[in-house]
Amino acid sequence: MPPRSYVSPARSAAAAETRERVIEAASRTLREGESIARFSLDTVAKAAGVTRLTVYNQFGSRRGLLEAVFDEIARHGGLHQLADAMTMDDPRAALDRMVEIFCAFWSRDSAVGRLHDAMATDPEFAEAVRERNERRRRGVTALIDRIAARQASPQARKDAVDLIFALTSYPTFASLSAAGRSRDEVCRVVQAACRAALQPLTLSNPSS
Amino acid sequence: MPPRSYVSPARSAAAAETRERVIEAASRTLREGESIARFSLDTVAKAAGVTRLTVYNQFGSRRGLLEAVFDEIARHGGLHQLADAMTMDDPRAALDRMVEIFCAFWSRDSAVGRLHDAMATDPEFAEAVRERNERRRRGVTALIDRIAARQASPQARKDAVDLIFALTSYPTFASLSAAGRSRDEVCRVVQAACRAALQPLTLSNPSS
DNA sequence: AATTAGATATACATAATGTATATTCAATCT
DNA sequence: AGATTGAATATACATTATGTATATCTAATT
Repeated sequence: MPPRSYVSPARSAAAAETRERVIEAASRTLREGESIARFSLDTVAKAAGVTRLTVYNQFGSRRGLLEAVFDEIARHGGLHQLADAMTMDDPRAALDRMVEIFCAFWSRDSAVGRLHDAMATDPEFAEAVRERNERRRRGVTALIDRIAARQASPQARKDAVDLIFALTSYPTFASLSAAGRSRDEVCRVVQAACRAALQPLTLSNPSS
Repeated sequence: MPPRSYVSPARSAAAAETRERVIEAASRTLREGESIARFSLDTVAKAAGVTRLTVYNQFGSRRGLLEAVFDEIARHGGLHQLADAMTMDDPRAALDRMVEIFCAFWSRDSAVGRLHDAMATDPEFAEAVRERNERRRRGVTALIDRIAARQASPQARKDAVDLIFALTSYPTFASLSAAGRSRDEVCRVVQAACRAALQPLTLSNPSS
């Protein structure tokens, strides 16, 4: 008696739809709520018009839901434009563009701020977000390798990568935003700082 | 029948001692615990050898305890050296020193990282920490005012202040540390970035 | 000896995550 | 058409936290 199983177009379509609805409700709740502390699966479920148990069915846990929201935001956040940026002829222009893309990403949906808050209370979720950020680090590394003069030391390259990685992170964006800057103003400041971080890579006199 | 009240040296001394013991236990718990999520007043109370209710008596709430821990760490974190730094003749050297002092502060006690995590879940605690950070911003502002050339625009000054404020923040320190750097290596990178942030203030040609 | 401050004991209210079990209902297969 | 299956629901329960309330205990002061 092997249980006969089947795939149901209508069923899985409906399931995908509720899934979308829950993700939408979750990101809205994150956006409108004043703190991640108030973000409960109860709230989300009610906002989506489903039961809390349905959320567990779809995402397994609070963490699963948060990851799904993060991925959804990333999908619609314009990060796909990075591919084009990376192929630009001038790697410095590419870096400028990269900063622009990430500033747009961090500012597009305020839910990303709340998701970064969630990293504080859930180490595994934090790890998942960090892994997703590693793509940014790899992008920066690739650009630095193109920008750096041949005689630039590995240490100087790593310094530049780590610094630019920090400068393009969400916390830096949030700090500059909190100082009362528009997205474009933040972008301008970060771009300038990143350009400055390149200086040690091009000067033929590496301090010694 | 006004209740006669009195101050009791032995009483308040004993109270102060338990208070210290609880703060010590709390910071130890923060230091050793792997996440702020696991930080409960139950744990702290047991570690301090008191009841959870005693913690409420002394600090009023979880937030009150966290603030007390933060202030205790700040008291022994070497921030008093900032006064000397600010009076240095060379404001650039003072800035270097300031970075040094804050790198030492952020790295001295790993509990500060957990306290920053706590900001994510408690908006009022976050506000309290932000207020304490404003002293750093004022220090940076004072130095920038001394460093900036007379013709430097207010905008350029604000850019430098906000950027250096972000560069000397805990999140930046944590990001650079996570990249596998020692405290001194982080300090060196941040100092270089801060010096670079001063460039636009001294060049007599402000881009136009 | 009465009183008082600080700590304790016990109990309770509330909210959140997560698990377990049985059930409803519409879509799919034979 | 009737049996079966997947998704969602209903209900219940265990666990862990914060925070409040009330009464009691004990040692320091008056």
